[in-house]
Amino acid sequence: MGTIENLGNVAERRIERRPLHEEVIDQLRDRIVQGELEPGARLNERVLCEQLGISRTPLREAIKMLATEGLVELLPNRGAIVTPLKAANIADTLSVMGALESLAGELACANASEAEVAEIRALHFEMLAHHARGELAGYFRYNQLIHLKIIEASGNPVLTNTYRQLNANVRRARYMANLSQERWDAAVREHEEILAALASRDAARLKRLLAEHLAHKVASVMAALADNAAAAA
Amino acid sequence: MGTIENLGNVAERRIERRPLHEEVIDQLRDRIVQGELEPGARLNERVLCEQLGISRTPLREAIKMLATEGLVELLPNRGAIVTPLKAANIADTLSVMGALESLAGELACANASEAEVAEIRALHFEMLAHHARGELAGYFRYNQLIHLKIIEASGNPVLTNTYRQLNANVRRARYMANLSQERWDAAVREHEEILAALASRDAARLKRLLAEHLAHKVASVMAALADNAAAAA
DNA sequence: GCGTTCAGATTTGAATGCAAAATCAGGAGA
DNA sequence: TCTCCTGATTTTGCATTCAAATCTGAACGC
Repeated sequence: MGTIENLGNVAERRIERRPLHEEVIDQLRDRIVQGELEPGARLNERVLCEQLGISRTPLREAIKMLATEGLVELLPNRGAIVTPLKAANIADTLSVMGALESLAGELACANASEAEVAEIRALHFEMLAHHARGELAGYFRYNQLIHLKIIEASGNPVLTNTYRQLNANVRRARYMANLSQERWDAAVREHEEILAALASRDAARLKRLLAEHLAHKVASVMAALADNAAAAA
Repeated sequence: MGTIENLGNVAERRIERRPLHEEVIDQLRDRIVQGELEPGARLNERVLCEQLGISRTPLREAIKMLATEGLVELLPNRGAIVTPLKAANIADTLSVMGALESLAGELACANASEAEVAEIRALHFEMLAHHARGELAGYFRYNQLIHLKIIEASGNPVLTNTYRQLNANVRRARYMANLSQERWDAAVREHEEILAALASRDAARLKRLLAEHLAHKVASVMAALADNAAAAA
């Protein structure tokens, strides 16, 4: 007796029993990326412990991990704060992401399965739907998903992880973008071309398109950040 | 009273008082990169605590941070191991590093100060000295420094950090490289060209040279890993 | 002989406790 | 009123403790 029952229990536990620090890191990362925890905000251990219903040990582990991801900054003996958004840092990050996207484009043309291309096309149409309705949030979500899918289609997990990490940092600034209708329309057209290049496996063209697309994004974000700084002053 | 004395103490403490988890993470990272802690090796908390003379709390924090850096793997309820070296993973990492080096080359041509170029040249000569004496370890050290300096000369801190992190993972495999005299000589010649391109601020050429240099490195490492796998079997 | 099972030892996960540092509040003095 | 000091309070850093899971290995049944 007990063998089958035990197997059942093991399966259950697999699902329910996740390390606490993982749960916490996901929670905090979400809150930071969503902007609920604002850039520069202090992370008070006691408060967060109460909110999350855990002790300080796993919380502190999660904070340390977020620090190496770059989402929070550790101030020795003074706790941690959400990494402030600096225009220069965003620009630098986007620049690196551009290099990664270029590489991903090349690799994706060589390695992407037809199913992956089809999925990216599907996401593209979802994005078009949101664009047509003028739903910015939904548009952003699918835009993100498409870029991530292209990165994944490279078949290089290191590339994917690196990109993801950088992306988390940049996503916090997205609400600043406040893009104009013209820029929005242009971005959609660029995506059309990107999809076409990928579908036809034109690596050189895809690489160029991704680089240009990102350059426009950088310009847009930089302009928004400049406005923002001006408004704040 | 005490004002001046306190200022003195503060200054002293600044130097001596470094968070323990930082000390620990540096120690462990070194040991892992040096190969003292071998790929796949288990990290026993009790043992490491005794060796480092600390309690488990800062050790566990350091391990978590190394996990997000990718140097160790966390096995829930079963501790942590040094991330095993997989040929595919090394290849993927080098591929990403190549993209970063290309970008860094372009940026460095635009942004590097003359002092930085001079420093890279100086490091280059140091490297030549080690090459001339056939000192592999010294050669590797300066080789690394040169590449890092070029990355730094890009003036993009995000790029530098990302590269550093990936590099730590790859450095563990360097002792496998076991490069031939021919490849060694070729690498030195390539470095001559790289330096020349940087000094003349020829971004396109530098980018191409760095890409080629890295492609050769990938080939060399892959060959070594294949040999190694064959020897192990 | 071989696989199972189960108690004891180890090891990890998380909570709690304690000391040092930083922050805050209030008051003395210029 | 402002500045500087001082002591209380809070907060962080690290150690210790407790609980739960894993590992070990020997007895047991097949």
